Amino acid sequence: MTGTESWTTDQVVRLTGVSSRTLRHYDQVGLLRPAGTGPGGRRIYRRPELQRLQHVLVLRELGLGLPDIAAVVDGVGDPSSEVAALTAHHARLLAEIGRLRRLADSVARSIEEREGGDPMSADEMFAAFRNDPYAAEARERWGDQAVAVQEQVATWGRDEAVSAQAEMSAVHRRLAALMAAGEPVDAPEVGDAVAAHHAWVGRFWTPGREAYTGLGAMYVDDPRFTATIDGYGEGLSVYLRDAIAVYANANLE
Amino acid sequence: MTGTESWTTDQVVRLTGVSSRTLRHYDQVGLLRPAGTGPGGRRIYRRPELQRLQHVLVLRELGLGLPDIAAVVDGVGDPSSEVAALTAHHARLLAEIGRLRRLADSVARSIEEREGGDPMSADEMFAAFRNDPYAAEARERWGDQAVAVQEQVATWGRDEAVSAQAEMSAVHRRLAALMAAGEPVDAPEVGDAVAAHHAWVGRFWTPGREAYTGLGAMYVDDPRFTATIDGYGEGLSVYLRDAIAVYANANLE
DNA sequence: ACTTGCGGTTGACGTCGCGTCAACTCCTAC
DNA sequence: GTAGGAGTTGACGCGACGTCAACCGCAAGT
Repeated sequence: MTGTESWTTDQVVRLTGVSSRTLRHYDQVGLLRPAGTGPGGRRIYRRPELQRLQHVLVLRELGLGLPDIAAVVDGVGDPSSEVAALTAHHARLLAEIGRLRRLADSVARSIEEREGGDPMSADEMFAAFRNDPYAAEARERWGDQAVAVQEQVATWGRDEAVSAQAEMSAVHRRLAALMAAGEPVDAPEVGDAVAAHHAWVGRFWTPGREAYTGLGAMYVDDPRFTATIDGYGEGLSVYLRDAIAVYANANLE
Repeated sequence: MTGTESWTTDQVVRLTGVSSRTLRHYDQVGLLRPAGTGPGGRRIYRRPELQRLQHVLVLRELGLGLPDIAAVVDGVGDPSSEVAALTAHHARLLAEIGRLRRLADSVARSIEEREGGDPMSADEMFAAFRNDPYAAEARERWGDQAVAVQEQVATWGRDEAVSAQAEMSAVHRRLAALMAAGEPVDAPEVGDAVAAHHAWVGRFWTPGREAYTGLGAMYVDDPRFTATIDGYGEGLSVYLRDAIAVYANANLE
């Protein structure tokens, strides 16, 4: 054991993974001052600074802004203020999610308008979910979730159905374009598109790796899904299934 | 009719609602050049500029960035590029929504941890949804939606239940704090908190004005909900119901 | 004619969290 | 002695404007 433990910038960088620029920035804005400086003006950090940094990083991970983080970290000994800050932050996040959902909805409808015509009515679109000769099979193969999704979709009003349909249409068209362009299913752009698909599915439920892969399989195995999806491009259902498999393996747990 | 129609900056401001600063900014970045300038360097806009501005504003409404808008608006006569831009934008929105959802989830769990203890287990929390002696009544009063929600909740895995529970807990605690602080249900801060509640409910379904108001009523009428919600503060269910009513009237259709 | 006031004009800064040069210093290894 | 590697302090850039600041033109009131 050396008498006084201390770390220089590069050591902190290796320990924590933050960039040296970030450390300097935190010093500059007063969020994390080093314990002192060594030869050549090198920053020296000790235990309390590392602990403070750890706290900062946790809060940063949660998406708080630096001023908020500073307020929390400086108000040590007052755990209630931390909860209050996180709660307020959480509320902001939910509000932002709501805003983006409405925005995505508008954009999708807008795309539908510009595409003109009647690319597929809401009725057609969700026929695959509604009157379901496959309900029993679905329950067997994908569990109660699929059935619950069907039930939920069945209760939608016009507006929600149109909105969901418009969004799905946009996602499928994007995928169809990528397929037509010859992109392999493991191309990063395809990954992005599948991420959008996964987010869209999030309207119903949030599948994990296995469930999502299963959903992809269903697209190929259930002719109602196959028909709907291939309406956007011949073979899209198979392409999508494979892309989903790749995505799920890489990004879900 | 005057021979040449033209509008000055302040007239355009009144017509369109954009700020004069924004018009100058659009001029500066080349997104919307005025047709010419009058005495004192005043900007003069004519019909084509107003049409272009309208197009710009539509796209801005949809959340596109100015460079993207410029690309679309300049590529007149090529409607496919517009659809492509919107589709890409839509995908970005969905990705962002997914990111924020995961973030909100983390934040909520984090709050739960800090709150310590076991403020209410996931089991307790959703007991109100599961084994339901009230199912028949619910179906009668709030239609098939409530039942579909129950079915969906019943299928959740541990992770999703914990996540949803943590988020709900955060929302309720925020509301309880506002109630304890004596905020009236029509205070703007309470409106924000209810917006967060509405966004949270969006995990299950997106209620309109009537449905949301009905949900609020259920919080008071159904003792299982009342008990759960009042666990965060005596009388919170009534407070929340009233706050929801105010919010729904003001913000939903 | 002079003042007041409104509304336009052109800069220029601030926002948020750093990434990314640029120019320089310091220490170490060869 | 010199090259190399890593640190240091600026300073700019990002996105879409909001917000002064300083100045000018024009019309109405005194």
